Amino acid sequence: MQKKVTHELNPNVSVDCVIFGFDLEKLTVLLIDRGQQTQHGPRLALPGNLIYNDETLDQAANRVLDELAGINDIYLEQVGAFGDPNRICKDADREWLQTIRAEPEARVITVAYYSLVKMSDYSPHASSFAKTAGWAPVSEIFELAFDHFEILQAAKDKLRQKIKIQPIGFNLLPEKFTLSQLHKLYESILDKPLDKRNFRRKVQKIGIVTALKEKQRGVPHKPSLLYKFNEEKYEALSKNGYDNFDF
Amino acid sequence: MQKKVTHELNPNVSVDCVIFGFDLEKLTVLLIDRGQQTQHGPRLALPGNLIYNDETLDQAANRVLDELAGINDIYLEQVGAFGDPNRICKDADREWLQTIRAEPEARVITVAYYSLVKMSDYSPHASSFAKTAGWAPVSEIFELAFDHFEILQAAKDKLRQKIKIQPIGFNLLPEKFTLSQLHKLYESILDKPLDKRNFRRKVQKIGIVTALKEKQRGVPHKPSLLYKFNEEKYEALSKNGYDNFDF
DNA sequence: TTTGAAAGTGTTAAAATGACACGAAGTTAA
DNA sequence: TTAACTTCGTGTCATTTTAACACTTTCAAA
Repeated sequence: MQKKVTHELNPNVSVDCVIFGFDLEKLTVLLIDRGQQTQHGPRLALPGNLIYNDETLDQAANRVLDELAGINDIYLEQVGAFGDPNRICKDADREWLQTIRAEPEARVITVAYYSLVKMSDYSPHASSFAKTAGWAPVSEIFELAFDHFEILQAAKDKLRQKIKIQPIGFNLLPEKFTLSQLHKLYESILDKPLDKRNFRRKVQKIGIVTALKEKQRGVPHKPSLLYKFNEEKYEALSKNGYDNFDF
Repeated sequence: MQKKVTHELNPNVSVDCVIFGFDLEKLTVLLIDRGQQTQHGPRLALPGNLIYNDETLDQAANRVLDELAGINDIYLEQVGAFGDPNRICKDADREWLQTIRAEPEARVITVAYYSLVKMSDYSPHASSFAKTAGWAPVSEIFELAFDHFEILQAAKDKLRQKIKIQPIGFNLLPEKFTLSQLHKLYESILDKPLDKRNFRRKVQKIGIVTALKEKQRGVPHKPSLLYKFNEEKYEALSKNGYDNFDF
């Protein structure tokens, strides 16, 4: 007898995605505006959806990203599962719930992911982008629908941990970037000021960036040298177990 | 209308627990022997069960620990969700599945936890202990039922990460312990040798242990001083954001 | 040509790390 | 009682890492 895991929505399990971007000044997240659907509670929410029974959780998360904004092949990491029985039990949520799932009375646990995208590739003006979605600075978010604020916090914590160990921050930057931009990126993720000279010294000593023969253009001050991520160097380092990216 | 999240098993979500212990020599895990129920595949599995619709995931994990061995008030941390559609689809598993759940054809995702227990409190000889469960050294486990080996690996990784940041290892030791035991604990979790003198120096400098006025007894060699975990000191450190427990 | 704004650069003191070996204190067996 | 065995417990030094700190340069815009 064949197991009947078919292409149907599973009413009990969803995925939610914390999509981080970096506008070259501060860390941002992609949020859905549920304004049209609900009068109650916070309008902003994380993008997410129920999973299908024949896809893995990672696939479900990738699907959500793809459906929302055509985002593919992106850095994706699981945050964890969130399953308070009351996480979406408020009456206020019911109307919204009905817009995305068949059984609004079901108990739903969600598996949260965070992803890192080059924001320039997915600006709200891009055609692929859902009209109801937009970037918001992480530091200016104080509430979200359901338990999504809690999920956002957990995602930030995970990201902060991870970036001390792996140089995943480059997923948030364009191919060419300045050391100041990298510096600000680390400051906004670690949420603390870092000494400019010490930061630059360590980045360059590790050798994780390569200087290009090209300068920033169009800035009203001394233009910075541009750099790119040195992937080969990173491969070599991680092969040797190097894991100190704590600036 | 009240949401009907009732006290029923949810057929789509389970929790599995990686229960770590330390026998004062090496790291161990508590495993279930499914020998009686299945002829196919590995006999050993992690303890786990479906969740009830009216309990949180944390509560479900605690319930599993309690039902299995009367384990309460224990260090518990989520590892993550595992949801490959085929993770328990093998025919070989079906008979076993029927012993723990109503719908063997359902697609089940599982939320994994790891917990740290003082092994002496939960020896296989304790009456509360399930007859089919037992401790196995982590280093000697190479396969488990379902995707449980993968879960075990993930739990080990999480534990290794975490112990570099928080001194959670004391949850695995008796109240009174020797520095050698602590040393071996860190070596088995980090899976690498640590220099004895450097390890002791750092532990004592941090001030995370307090020397007792009592020595080890009944050992056929020079007895060691006993120590206890200095909880107050740790509170003070973590209040100041100290998080370097990387030996 | 002056002003404004960010880029880019080096030193030093303090702390942390990593490598390394031997005498002391107990038990057990001869 | 003595010898043998096992683990306990300890300090130094060279190297590396960290943290703190300020001024000149370069470009665009006014």
